[in-house]
Amino acid sequence: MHESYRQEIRDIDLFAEMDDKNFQALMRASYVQNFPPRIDLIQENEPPDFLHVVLSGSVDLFSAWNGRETSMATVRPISTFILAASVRNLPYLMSARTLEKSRIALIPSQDVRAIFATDSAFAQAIVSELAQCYRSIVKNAKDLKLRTSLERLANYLLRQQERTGNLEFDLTMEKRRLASFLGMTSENLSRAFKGLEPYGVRVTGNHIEIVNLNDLTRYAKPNPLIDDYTT
Amino acid sequence: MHESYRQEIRDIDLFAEMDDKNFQALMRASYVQNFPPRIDLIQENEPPDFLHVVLSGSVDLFSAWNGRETSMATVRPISTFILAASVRNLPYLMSARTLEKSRIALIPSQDVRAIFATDSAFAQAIVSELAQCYRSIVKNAKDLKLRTSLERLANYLLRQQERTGNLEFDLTMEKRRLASFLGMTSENLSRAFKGLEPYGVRVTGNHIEIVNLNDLTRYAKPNPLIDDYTT
DNA sequence: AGAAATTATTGATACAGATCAAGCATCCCG
DNA sequence: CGGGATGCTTGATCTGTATCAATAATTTCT
Repeated sequence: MHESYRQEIRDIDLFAEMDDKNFQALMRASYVQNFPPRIDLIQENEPPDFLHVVLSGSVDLFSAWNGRETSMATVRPISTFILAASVRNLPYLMSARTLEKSRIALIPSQDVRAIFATDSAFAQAIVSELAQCYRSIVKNAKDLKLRTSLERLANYLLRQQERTGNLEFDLTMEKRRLASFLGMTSENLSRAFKGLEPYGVRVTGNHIEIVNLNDLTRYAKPNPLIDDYTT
Repeated sequence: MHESYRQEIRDIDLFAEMDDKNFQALMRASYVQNFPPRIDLIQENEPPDFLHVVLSGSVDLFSAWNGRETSMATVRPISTFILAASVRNLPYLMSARTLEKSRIALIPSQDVRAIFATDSAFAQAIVSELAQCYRSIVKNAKDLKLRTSLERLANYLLRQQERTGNLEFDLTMEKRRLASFLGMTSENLSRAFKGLEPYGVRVTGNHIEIVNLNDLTRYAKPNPLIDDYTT
């Protein structure tokens, strides 16, 4: 693997504290790959050959049953996915595909298991990362089960507002992908944007203007136990 | 803590391999308590004082927002809950209450964090347990998002059939609790039982008879990536 | 620039499930 | 035993969202 990639991975919390020999061993059979949007990365029920680390872009975790399909979570940099399957050596529960152009590191699961058994700093970092993944999926499930699609969109816009620090901003993805991300159809997203007009949201193409932040916040009722991705 | 309890906890995978000194230290401030049904154990947003271990009975993990409430998962013996919050020392994302009479061990989170940092066997066991919890919640989310309530009930009955090894069995909980467990209202559960009659399910009070296992299985389409709690 | 493909919007309809309301069954206890 | 509480069933209605269909807007390609 290229040295600059190696350093980039070394700086991730998950790998930052481990012994250097072990890190080099872990990197030996690892590699980084670029993927275009909408490329399937893994299929549910496959054995966990590689631990995946999203370095840039974003990845959709989804699942299918009986001809139906549903999006389960979105992974953004810098974060891993299928860590749970990797450490337990059990088949993936979800499939994964890129949402946008993405750079992803692939680390052999076998090496992860071998090294985490002997490197306690690495084991501790895995505990943190797994706990973080667990909490993310719980928050996502709460967002989906407790809120209507209109409320989910309102909270999404508030998060974007906070992220950019601006009352006007552009959507970072196509509306159809945003719809999927928010767990609704694109038809419904269209109607939802209309539905937020009374709360001071103005939409022109993919440009958003929040005319009345107070109104929107009062409607959205953001909550750190759902919307704060950092804790 | 009583010696027999202590041995019972020691036999759990999570604590089986750790150093004995560390185990005794962990037990020093721990205790086991019996709770009647429907008792609140923890409230979301509280700091994670104790790691909880369900020794018998069952516990409902639920969450509320803006006056709405939803059940997120059910914890059955022998398994932990709020391990993720405990190890990261972050507030609970979910509330918990007993569904039935339950025996629960309470272990100070602070001690868990202190000991897992030095005991690598314990750290590894925590990784396994966290990965298991993660996979459980993913399966639960798939069950809820991909299936209708009728299909969820059908698969539940098949699991009970398998568990008892008998085509006739009694429901192990009240129908209203079963409804909550399956993520529906009790009115809907009533209708769902009616809806499964054409697939060979006969209901008398809380006694279930599966007249045609093939028909029911063909309808339910059970899938290990959703219904197998052990992997 | 023009044609073709993709994405976005809008309206009409369908469906799963929640909620509300009323009646029925079952259990518990004095 | 009788009466009250609790749980269960059934029907009617309402809501949120998906689906289907048609058109409009935008992007991509040649």
